[in-house]
Amino acid sequence: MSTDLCQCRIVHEQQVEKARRAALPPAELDRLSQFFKAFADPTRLKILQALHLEEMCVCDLAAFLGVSESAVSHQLRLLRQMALVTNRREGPVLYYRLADAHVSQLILLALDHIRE
Amino acid sequence: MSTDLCQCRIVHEQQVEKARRAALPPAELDRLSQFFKAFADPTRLKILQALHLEEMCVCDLAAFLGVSESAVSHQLRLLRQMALVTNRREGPVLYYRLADAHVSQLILLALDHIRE
DNA sequence: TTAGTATATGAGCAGTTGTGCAGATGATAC
DNA sequence: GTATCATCTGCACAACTGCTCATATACTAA
Repeated sequence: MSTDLCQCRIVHEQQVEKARRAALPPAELDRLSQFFKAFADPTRLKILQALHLEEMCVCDLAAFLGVSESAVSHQLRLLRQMALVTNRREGPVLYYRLADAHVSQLILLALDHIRE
Repeated sequence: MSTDLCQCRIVHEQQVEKARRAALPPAELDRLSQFFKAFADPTRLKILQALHLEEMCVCDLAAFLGVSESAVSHQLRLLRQMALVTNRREGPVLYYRLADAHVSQLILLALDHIRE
């Protein structure tokens, strides 16, 4: 039988306190996890990697990814809300591009890790 | 009426081809998104940030996070499988710590971004 | 205006994820 | 051996995600 609540007598109070003091504010933590979530899906990752090369329209991205334009549009909205991409209108066509250099940096750093 | 399939005549073939050539292999793409997924949850992010300071046992982490030890253990398994944390046994207690420096780097880079 | 094209959006649904519970495992002390 | 403590694991379930479909919006041309 176990309640799964912490009944340990060996909780290291100082370490827990230290962690508490260094912890990021909850709002920032949520934004941070939301930010990483943007990279945590193969489709979005492909979009970001493709846009690293040059701007592309929704249609191009759909063809590249092999999914519906609707699906791409949904993902682009999410990336827009996270300020990871911006767009530029040329007539009826919207061209998307990366919003800043952090994106590529982050992907490269992560690649370093998984390639060991 | 729309089928949601790409019927555009304005697909830029060269750009799509260019993106295709530069695309990461599917296996690597999956590993990469899995890797980012590890950071895409507030609980795991808090764990990683806490372990950045110093090693902690499951009990400590549960107290710090305010969740059950079971939940922490589940998340630690995931982080272990992603090679983001390792542990060290001291009697019945397991002390967890970050596996390498990439983790902190990545979090700092992401913080740079969301703080603009 | 109307028709046609490119993109956006809302609803609904299958698949995934994070958590708690109950029980199992591993280590230590007796 | 038994008892106890720290941690792990399988299961169930609510919450979330990413997709498709249908529809709406925005722009262009006639």
